[in-house]
Amino acid sequence: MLDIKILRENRKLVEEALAKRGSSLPLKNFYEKDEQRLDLLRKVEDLKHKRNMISKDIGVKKAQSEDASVLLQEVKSIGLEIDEYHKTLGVLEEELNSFVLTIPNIPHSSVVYGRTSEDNPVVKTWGQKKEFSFTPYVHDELALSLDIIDFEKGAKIATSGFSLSRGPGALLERALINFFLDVHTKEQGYTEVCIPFMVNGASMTGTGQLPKFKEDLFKIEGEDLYLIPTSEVPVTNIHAQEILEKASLPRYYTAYSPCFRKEAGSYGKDTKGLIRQHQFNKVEIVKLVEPQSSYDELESLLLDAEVLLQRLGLHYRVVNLCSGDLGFSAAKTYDIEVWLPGQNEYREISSCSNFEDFQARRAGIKYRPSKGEKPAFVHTLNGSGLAVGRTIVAILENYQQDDQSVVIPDALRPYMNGVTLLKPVQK
RNA sequence: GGAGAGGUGGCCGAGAGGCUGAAGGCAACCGCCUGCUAAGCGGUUUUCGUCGAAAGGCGAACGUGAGUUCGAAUCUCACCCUCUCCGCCA
Repeated sequence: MLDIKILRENRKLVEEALAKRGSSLPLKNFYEKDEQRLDLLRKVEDLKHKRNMISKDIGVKKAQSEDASVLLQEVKSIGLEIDEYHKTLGVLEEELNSFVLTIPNIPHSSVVYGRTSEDNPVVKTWGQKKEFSFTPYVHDELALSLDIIDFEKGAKIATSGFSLSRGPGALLERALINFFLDVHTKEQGYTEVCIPFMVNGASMTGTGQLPKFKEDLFKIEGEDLYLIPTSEVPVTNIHAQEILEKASLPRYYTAYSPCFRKEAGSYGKDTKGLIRQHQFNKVEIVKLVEPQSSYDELESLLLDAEVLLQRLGLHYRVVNLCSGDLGFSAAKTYDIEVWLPGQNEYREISSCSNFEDFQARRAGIKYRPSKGEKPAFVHTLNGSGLAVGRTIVAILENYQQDDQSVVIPDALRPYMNGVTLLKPVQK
């Protein structure tokens, strides 16, 4: 959520930001209503002040058993007036609030103008594309040959868009989760948290999934509960409605969770394989930091995610999302795109964002800059470290051999119970 | 699921229609005092909104929302949450 004061005082900035994102919102309407609201508010507060004064007098008179009937008359009519204004004010406030919740964040100055993912500038590259003496297979074919992932069973148990992993495949999943968490907690200073996989509507609003992206969430029928689309939601909301000690910042958290997404807007995209599923595992890293350091923290958060791919020996590039590709809540996002030789393209495997105070304002996460000073909003950041399903895709496609066997990367071996090679299974 | 108790400031805890943003204590901070420390004495310390250049003024907040009343932390209703006991259960 944007600061309503910035909206008021810096209309041009907001309009330019919206235009850069390629979205337009009826701001004119907002300004008119906001003015009306302030007008009414002042009136109501004046009247309340009057009423408070007279009420006090009534109390005094009654205590001295004097006649207060004149004052009672007067205050009663003030009350009626307040009621009337109050009603309109309530309606206005609700309209304005729900509108402000639908305005996206203002892109950071380092975000370039662009319309689609085609326009995202590449900011760095690590490693290089692996050469194969044969035409590399796509991961879903490999997974079938290795018998480690079963899409049909997933569809049978749930519906299409779900899968299950089996044997060394399930082990690989668990190994990656542990490897990621170990690096984050032992080497990078993150505190591991094990969080609820469902959250309430307030939490979803806090991080920006609601109200705009309802159609992408799985909701529990009859409850104010949603399956989380990423552990960013429960983790960022750990400190919702709190004022944190400055000394406790920055706070680094990491969490594993399954993620549930309807992918409502992506029907027909990536229908085969593990790339786009309704449920996938992910390890997330989250930071709550002081505003002045948040862009440095974004760079280091990005590195914390990159290291994982480097250890796994997977070639990737990093892109800086252009204005048109930027997510609703983010001010700046780096996507890490891993090379997939089977598909012959780069695919997003991690998304690292600085939300500045956008989420903090929605969720009410503050800190005290110094003694006696007013509380200020923290900046929140998060990134995948990493998406497990897509990492499996990358390992299968990059470490495949001509007989369709797949070599387990060295970094994962300590977690693989002695398994060093996945072999095709005769059926 | 059944029965009961309860939700007040950073924490503990009083208040049971008006002078209560809230006694008292703890904690923190600032003075004073004191070989050091501790103790003691005096003072300060919630948040949001609004007006203001600022000082400050005003409005709001005692789980949430609605109601009664001139006036609600205090009365009424609904909801949420926490705890205890019983049942069930990983």
